[in-house]
Amino acid sequence: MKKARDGKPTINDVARIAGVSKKTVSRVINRSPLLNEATREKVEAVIAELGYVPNPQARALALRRNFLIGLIHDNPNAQMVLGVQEGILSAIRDTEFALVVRPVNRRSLDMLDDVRAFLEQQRLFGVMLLPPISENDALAELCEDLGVTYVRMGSVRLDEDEHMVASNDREAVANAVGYLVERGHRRIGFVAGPEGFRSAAERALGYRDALEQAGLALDPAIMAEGSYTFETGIAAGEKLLSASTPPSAIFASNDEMAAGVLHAARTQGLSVPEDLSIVGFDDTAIAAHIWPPLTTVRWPIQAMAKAAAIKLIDPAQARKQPSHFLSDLIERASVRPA
Amino acid sequence: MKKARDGKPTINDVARIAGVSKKTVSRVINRSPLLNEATREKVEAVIAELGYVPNPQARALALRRNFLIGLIHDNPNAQMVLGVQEGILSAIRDTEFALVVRPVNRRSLDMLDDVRAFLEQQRLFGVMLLPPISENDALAELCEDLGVTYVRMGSVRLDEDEHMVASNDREAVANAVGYLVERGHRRIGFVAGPEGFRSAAERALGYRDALEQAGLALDPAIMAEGSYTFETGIAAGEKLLSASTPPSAIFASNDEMAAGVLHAARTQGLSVPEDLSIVGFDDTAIAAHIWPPLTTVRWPIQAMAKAAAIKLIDPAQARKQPSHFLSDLIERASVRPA
DNA sequence: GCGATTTAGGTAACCGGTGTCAATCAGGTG
DNA sequence: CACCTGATTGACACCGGTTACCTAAATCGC
Repeated sequence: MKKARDGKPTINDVARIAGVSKKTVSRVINRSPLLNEATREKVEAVIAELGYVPNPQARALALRRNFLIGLIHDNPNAQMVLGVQEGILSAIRDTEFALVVRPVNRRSLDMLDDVRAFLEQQRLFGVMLLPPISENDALAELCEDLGVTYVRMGSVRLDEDEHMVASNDREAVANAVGYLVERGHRRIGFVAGPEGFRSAAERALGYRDALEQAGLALDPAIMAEGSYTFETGIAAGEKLLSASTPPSAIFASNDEMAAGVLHAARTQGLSVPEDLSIVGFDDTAIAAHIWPPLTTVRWPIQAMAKAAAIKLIDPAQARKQPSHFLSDLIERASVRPA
Repeated sequence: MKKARDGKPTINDVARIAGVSKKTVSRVINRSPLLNEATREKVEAVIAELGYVPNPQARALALRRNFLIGLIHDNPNAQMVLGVQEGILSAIRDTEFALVVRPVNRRSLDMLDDVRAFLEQQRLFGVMLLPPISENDALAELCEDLGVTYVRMGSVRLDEDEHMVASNDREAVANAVGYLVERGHRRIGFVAGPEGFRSAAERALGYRDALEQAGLALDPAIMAEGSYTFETGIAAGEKLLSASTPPSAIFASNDEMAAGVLHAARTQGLSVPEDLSIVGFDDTAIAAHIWPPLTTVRWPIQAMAKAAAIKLIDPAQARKQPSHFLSDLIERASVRPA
């Protein structure tokens, strides 16, 4: 009689033992204000005694909403994804929400159908979209259509504040390049990210801004494009360093390419930072673990992810969350005055 | 009359429109064999027309089990965690399962309570435990008690085959050190991982095995311990290289420490691999992106995670999944014959 | 040709919560 | 003392599926 069969205690067990209706137990769980203090205590005692925990599936069914938030990403950068996961977790800690992850393949043709099937099947409360797929407007529309609230992370304002959290890559790069200018560099090379990535475009704009600000001319001979990989970084480095007037400093649009540039410089007998200064972007593990440690731009991934998650789950707090975040320049040892 | 209010179509809508009972629709969804072909087709047509997808929460409630599998980890290595996530995803793709992640803090005193609360609240179908916390037997017991099936990943046999998937770190390290011996190295240093980590202990045993096999004596002067971080790798490298007879090769128990050793060597004016050969473990991104690229041991994380996930969700396939996996030595450029 | 099976499908209860609305009870009012 | 008001609480239907059980028609053996 103490409790049903084998399973966990249910609201019915609590109600029976406490001698109240299940609705009253429900009120206790949900902290309903119109409830006698004595009753509340009595029920809470039974809950504690039984170790009762409400069944989330039943709750989800009755409330017609669940407590799962999804993270959809297609990301080459493990550190970033994990940083986001931790940011989200810090927002949902001590709530009943849980985090469901769903890696997808950006290049796959049926990526959209894939995501649609996922959303329809799981009926998540909301989802977070990570770059680069967060830049895909069709995906955001899909969420809208399916009635799934979403928040996009990006390197620039992608959507209404309510649906977005962004770093300001353009400004961050402009600052980083400006930092090189301040140290006397006049010939600063640039390694761009792949075409089609919004972040790559923003970073390129930041580079232009800084040169313009410093009164320096753009020179295609010391600009190259890579695809955010170590190998393309090497190739870009080789190109830039073999220019007739090679640069004294190079800004690479991410750390992996910066590591590639470093590698290319070393291969050509140059030492860093004596002969060449290098600045990267992202502050991944690589940045701190290569030699010399890389001066780079760190964007506050965790804080952004946390803010995004709060926007998703807590309407009361949502408006108070910032939508824009500033990145910091992390000074290490790969830069020296010209 | 076509369908209820605003929401998605439900099984009732399908039943009404198809002119059958909801139970029959349920049979169609669950591919019940005792069912007339014509009826099945009729119902399937309505399902397709309405775009009906069963509500997972209702299903979970009725079935008394859900389709969420959890990944519990406390991991310093982003690449590994992400590799595991992808392995799991490849196993659950095209099933109705989804992946819930839950980072925890190993050092936190209430880690166990934290996990307990998580499991009780979410009522997951099963969980996967990643190293290093997978080595915690109390955690496995907790899962057992709570009736949550689990699978542990580890560097050695931790549990019954049913609950475990393991690499063989001891053998992998013995092979890697043997590889150095084959290349004529007779004085091989070792950087151990932190005490308390099973993987660290296994790797140390592999080192001993290899030396014994080669008839070489253990020399504490060229052995050090680190905590799997770059900085402790530097310290270990400094110690080993300042031995009265320094080693001609060093095996480090993970790539970060290997990168630290590399750094220490460089600081002392040694070149790698000319003056010192280095081998790491894990094959993280760092290994390929430092200079020289690091020869290291790669363990098949994704395959292991996939096998583990299948053990969790598919009892029919579970027995056929391997429980032990072999690691490969990835030859790069940080080793040269003595 | 008739009872015994088999087959196809329906009915009602239930999984464990929540919403709605009415019932009960105490105290205050005229 | 009858009536009204606000605070508590319970009864009951419902969320969208599934299980257990039952019925009716079709098939079968002899």
